[in-house]
Amino acid sequence: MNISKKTAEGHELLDDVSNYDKDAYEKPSVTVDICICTVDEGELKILMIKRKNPPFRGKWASPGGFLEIPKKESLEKTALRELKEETGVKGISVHQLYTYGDVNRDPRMRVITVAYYACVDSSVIKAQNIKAADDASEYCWMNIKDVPKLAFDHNKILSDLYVRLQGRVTYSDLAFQFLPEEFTWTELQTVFEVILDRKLIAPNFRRKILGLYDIEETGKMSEAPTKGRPSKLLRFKGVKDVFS
Amino acid sequence: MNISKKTAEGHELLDDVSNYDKDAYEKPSVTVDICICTVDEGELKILMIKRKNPPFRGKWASPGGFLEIPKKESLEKTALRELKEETGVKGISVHQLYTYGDVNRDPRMRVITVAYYACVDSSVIKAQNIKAADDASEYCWMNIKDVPKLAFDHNKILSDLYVRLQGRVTYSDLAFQFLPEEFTWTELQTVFEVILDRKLIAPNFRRKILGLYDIEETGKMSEAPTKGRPSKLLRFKGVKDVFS
DNA sequence: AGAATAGTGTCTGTAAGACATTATGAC
DNA sequence: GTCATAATGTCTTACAGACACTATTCT
Repeated sequence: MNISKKTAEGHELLDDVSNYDKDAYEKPSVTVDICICTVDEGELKILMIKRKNPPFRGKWASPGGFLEIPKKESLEKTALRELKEETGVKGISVHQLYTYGDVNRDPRMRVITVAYYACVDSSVIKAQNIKAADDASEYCWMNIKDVPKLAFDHNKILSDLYVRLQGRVTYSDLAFQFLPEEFTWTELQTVFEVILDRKLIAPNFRRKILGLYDIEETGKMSEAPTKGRPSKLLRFKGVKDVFS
Repeated sequence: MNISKKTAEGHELLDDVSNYDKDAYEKPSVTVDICICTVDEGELKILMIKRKNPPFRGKWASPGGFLEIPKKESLEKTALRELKEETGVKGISVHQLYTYGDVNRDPRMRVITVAYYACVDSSVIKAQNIKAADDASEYCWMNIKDVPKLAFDHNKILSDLYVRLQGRVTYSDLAFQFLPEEFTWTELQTVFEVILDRKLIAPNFRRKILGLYDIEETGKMSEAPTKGRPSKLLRFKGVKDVFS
């Protein structure tokens, strides 16, 4: 492979990489972990799996797997594939959280982990059949505020995730990724309350949301509530251009 | 290496990783790139080096290098070492920006890059002797708003960096990392103006800063200005607890 | 005095917080 | 009717923006 080029002045760049020693440096293993979160029953929940292989056999961990070079997948594609394998959900966006590379974070060998997160609508999850992956014996949706001691540095990852969600929820469309196409004001407010971890006052919340986002009333009403006045169904149209 | 443990109930976890096949998965190369930024002459500038080896020989790029497994360095330690090698500056904090792992971002082989950034005080840089690293023939401080076509995906990295700096400057101590221990109101305002890319009104700026940070007057005055009234020297004491 | 930069005071409009009130369904 | 939740109105206070003004140095 010789990709030598000429510059505008005609100098040859001689960008020959054909005889580059690809093994000049020892390489680390690279994994992609994905934190799958949802808002359900007034809690921010994370999908955890119980490891059935060493290391940390029997401990809870976030789903993840090795980057498979022969598949020629980008990091994001790998995260999307893992999300689909775990939850059956596809077509949802994933976001990169942080990359963890401490020397002894895996007892086997040097492993760099690129952590991603995905926000999913809990009603979609319930319609799917969560299948524990090959290396997992069980799965569990855990309240992010109440997770046990996890495998690897996954407690740190979840802690970083919580901070990131709190920071992003007020200046991105993050909250809407937890909701179905059509939702109510109360559902939207619950997402914000759960992520920000505090109660909000409804009229102020609506005023602020209407200033930040384009929200449309569908004209439909929520169906068969057990009690109280039925609510209007809304649709998210986009983020208002107030960040420029 | 057998790190088998017993649980509280006495079950053996058999966490034996001694016969794990460390080469079960093909590994990518991992590099750490560092964007070294400073505010100088009213501009946000980035330290770029000219590559003297393929690929992209002769192109400008951010400093970086392969993660060296035998050195047992964390990603952050690697970034700090590269910062010191390039600028002679040590003891300054580095921040992780993002991890780039597209399949063909390096023509040689699959390379994952963890990008970091460091904000340095331009007066310290000027006192040091910038030495171009082994694989660089030249270096240059470039205005981030005016960089040429760079090697690899480094234009994307700098673009992401600019967004990150703009987002972080108003809710972290980021701005002070560009300044010496003692600084003036005008210097601080210039840092904000350059990062936010717009003019600010001095009295409003000071009011806001005093609400966000603990700022102390040193009692000293700036020395030998060429013209105008001398200014008070300030010191940064910390971020006020208004984010809770 | 005049130029240049540092630093302060104050007015105004907008947005946030708190809370009172009304509306609409089920029983 | 009562209960429960949805939805709206309004008052007060805090803050952001704009700008006028004063202060201190050098020439």
